[in-house]
Amino acid sequence: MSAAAAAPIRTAKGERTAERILDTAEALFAERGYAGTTLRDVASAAGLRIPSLYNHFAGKDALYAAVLERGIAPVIDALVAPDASDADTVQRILGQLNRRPNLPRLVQQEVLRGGEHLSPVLVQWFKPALTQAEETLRARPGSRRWSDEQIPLLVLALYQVVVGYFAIAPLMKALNGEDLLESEALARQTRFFADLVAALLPEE
Amino acid sequence: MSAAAAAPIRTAKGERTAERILDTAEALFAERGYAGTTLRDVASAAGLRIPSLYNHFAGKDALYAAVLERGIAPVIDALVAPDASDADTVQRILGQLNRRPNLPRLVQQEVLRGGEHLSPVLVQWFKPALTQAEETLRARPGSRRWSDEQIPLLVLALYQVVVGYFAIAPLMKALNGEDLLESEALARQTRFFADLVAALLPEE
DNA sequence: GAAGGAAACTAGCGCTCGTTCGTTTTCAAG
DNA sequence: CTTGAAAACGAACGAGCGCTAGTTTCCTTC
Repeated sequence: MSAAAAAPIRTAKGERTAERILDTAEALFAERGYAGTTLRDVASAAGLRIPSLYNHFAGKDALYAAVLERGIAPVIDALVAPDASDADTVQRILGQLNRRPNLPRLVQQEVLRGGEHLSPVLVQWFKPALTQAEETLRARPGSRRWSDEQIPLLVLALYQVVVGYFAIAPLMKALNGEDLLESEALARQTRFFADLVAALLPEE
Repeated sequence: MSAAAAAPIRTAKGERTAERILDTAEALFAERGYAGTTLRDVASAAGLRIPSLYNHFAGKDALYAAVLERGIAPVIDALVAPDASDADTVQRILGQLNRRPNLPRLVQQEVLRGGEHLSPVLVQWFKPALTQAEETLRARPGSRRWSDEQIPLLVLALYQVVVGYFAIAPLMKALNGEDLLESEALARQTRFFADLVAALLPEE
């Protein structure tokens, strides 16, 4: 997409408000889920009235799909980048999640819903990502520590550690006052994750 | 509570239907969240009409609180059992989650909501549980592998692995057809978790 | 078996949801 | 400055929500 041949240089006003709507909707959907988020809340947080939303999105479903699409697409791009090393890929994904801290919560909301009413974009993304992660892990020399049937469980565990950290951040802030999304805390978690992988899959 | 001095021996009809309502509500709340679950759905799944629910619970909020209370209480009991060894505690908690596979999804729904509208029973439970887990980990000799500031992150990571496995089970079933909650798969995950802890915190 | 209370039901209330119609305002191009 | 389309708006619709009053049915205990 993005066929911007001889396109207008300055982004139009409509595009900017659409982006603002997506930002506020992303935060609200991530915190309250699809059913718990009302279009009145989205409009109010975006500084608009409800009918104005319909100038940019066909309805609640379309808005939700657009939020998911905009958030997930860069992660897919980072995952399928052909020339990247494993460490680069992990670093790039962590960077993306850092830039959009609401995305993991959004994905977790979808995961919890399980089979029913699942967004197609997520289904198409999730399975190949797990498969690729499995292959990457098997290629590491340290994977011999684990049996064949344990590798998928290891992938799942690492996924949970990465995504779960962002998902639980708001709760920890409410409980401890500690902000896990601060740059220092994020750097600490990145270091910890590297140590974790090193402990589970030693290079030698 | 439960002042059952000279109480009726056989459980009354009302108690049995209350239990049935709790079961169906637990499943629906876990899958669709609080806002996404309607009392009409709960009543229909329980084989009742809506007004009958109010003979057992004061309203939607009270029903949700009762579901959470019934599910979390045994886990708390397992956590604060005074004479249990660490391995016993882990085993008992995994057994509880096995018996109530919907509970982790329910807790995750609460976690995702973060600070706002958080159930008090969860807040009171979560913080001491994390603190105790931290102490337990520090007592293990293998914890010297990790720095002081990494221990809380390790606790969080292990929590995510345990709870996340149950939370993602419905999605995996929808994607692969593989049922992670089967007894064989659960035994595999239990073994894997033990290996994981052993790799992260070696005994020697 | 009679009686009384618990439990399930029918009908419907007030309210908020997502959505739409018709109008007014804003903005960028000629 | 004019102009026409894009964008924001006020008002309101039908549907579905949680919840309740009043009535009927069921079960338990003498």
